[in-house]
Amino acid sequence: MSKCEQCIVREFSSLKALNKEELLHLSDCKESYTIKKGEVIFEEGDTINGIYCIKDGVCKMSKLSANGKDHIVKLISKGELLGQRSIISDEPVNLSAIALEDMEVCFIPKTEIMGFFDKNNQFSMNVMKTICGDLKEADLHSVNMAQKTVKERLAETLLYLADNFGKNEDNSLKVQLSREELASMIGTATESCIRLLSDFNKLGLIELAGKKITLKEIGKLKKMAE
Amino acid sequence: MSKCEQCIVREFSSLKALNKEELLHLSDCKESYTIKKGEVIFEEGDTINGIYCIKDGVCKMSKLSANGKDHIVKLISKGELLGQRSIISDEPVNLSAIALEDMEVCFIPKTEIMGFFDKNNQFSMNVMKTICGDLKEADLHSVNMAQKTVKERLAETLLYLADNFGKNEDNSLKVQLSREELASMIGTATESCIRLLSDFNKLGLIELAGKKITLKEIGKLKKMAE
DNA sequence: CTTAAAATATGACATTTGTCATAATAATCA
DNA sequence: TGATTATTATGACAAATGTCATATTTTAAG
Repeated sequence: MSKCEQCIVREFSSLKALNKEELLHLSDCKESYTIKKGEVIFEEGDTINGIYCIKDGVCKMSKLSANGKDHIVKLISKGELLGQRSIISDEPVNLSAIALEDMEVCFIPKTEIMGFFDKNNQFSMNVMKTICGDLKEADLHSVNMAQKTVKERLAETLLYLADNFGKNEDNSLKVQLSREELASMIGTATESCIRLLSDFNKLGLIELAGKKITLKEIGKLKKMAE
Repeated sequence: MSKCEQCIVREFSSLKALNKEELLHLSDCKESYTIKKGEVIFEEGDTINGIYCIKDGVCKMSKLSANGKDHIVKLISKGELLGQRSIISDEPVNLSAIALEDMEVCFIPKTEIMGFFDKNNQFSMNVMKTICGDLKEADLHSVNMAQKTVKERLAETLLYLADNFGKNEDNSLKVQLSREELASMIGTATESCIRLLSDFNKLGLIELAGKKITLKEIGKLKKMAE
């Protein structure tokens, strides 16, 4: 079992506030998992008894809408914690987490986290700040969903993917989403998404090669996303 | 200046965790304001140096979208705290707050709040739970915005107004929004909103009398909102 | 490698929604 | 009160988006 003290991603999360003693204790009670692409970490409605620290890989956080379609609310990657909201609210999770690529995650039991809340004020403040950041993002997101056209949302989402999840050596987007997944991020029909991608391609804004998407005209895409 | 110790709305917010001593101190440093309908409490981008405790009245929380339209993200009423996110993140507010009716609010300075965070763990947990609740709501809201039709969103919003802000003696909705404001809550053009209200009216789902809206068929509206 | 299945792509068309024009009604103010 | 302005309402049309059908391409399986 690896030691939390030497874990680099810890430095990018609220866990950076923990001291040596707390880290040693954490190493003892955490559990490491490997999760294969497509596997479910937890599902909307599940009661989880701790939080997940993402060591590597990307997963999608989605919610089943009333009409039966899955909607991807956001993507989560290395260094972030999953399930904090559920633990704090003492409620089932409201989003499903599904791996988009092979992942490495650590599970930290609820009791451990609650102990940190009790004794480590800086940790509490870090978590609070993270959740406040999420809230700000979420509000912005719903305004965008409500006010922007599908075309604008697609442009915006492509830029979001490039900015937050990087590019391969050939400059194509690192996170590979199916057209259906991309459509469910921007909230539209798969066909509409495909059609707009084709348009962007013909306009030279992006380049399509199978599942690979390469952004060619960042500036124009930004203007298009408004 | 009224005493926080005897304030009833305090019991409905995170402030319920405060002890006698803290309440006395709070009474000394808080400031009470009366805000007239239409007045701005704070505006997107403002730096506020404390939080507002809503003693009475309702305000809208809105955000200017890229296309220049205001979007109402949510309504806030008696018993809720405004500006927590901004204080915790140490950032300007990301939403504007504008009174929909005459309001009574108390302003609590940031230093005071930060002191509570330091010394009163239950208060911190209360705030955290509130923000987690907001986050859950916000995620659900963006899924609804992305996946539901305008008609569904209108039905849903009418029910939300009835459930959360009550009815007058004549059974009409207590919060009176203009058609434009209602449209900006559901994310559509004012004309589309008016048209759909007319349709609902003709179908007998609601009754329109000037600005007053009365829900007649709650069950059918629920089914319509999905 | 071949075949079956899944994902992507495109056309045709219906539906939803936005926009602009204009009318009707309500609210405000001198 | 009467005049002015803002709000609500409705029609006509355009644009955006969804749906269904079907073709093409890619991927997976044997």
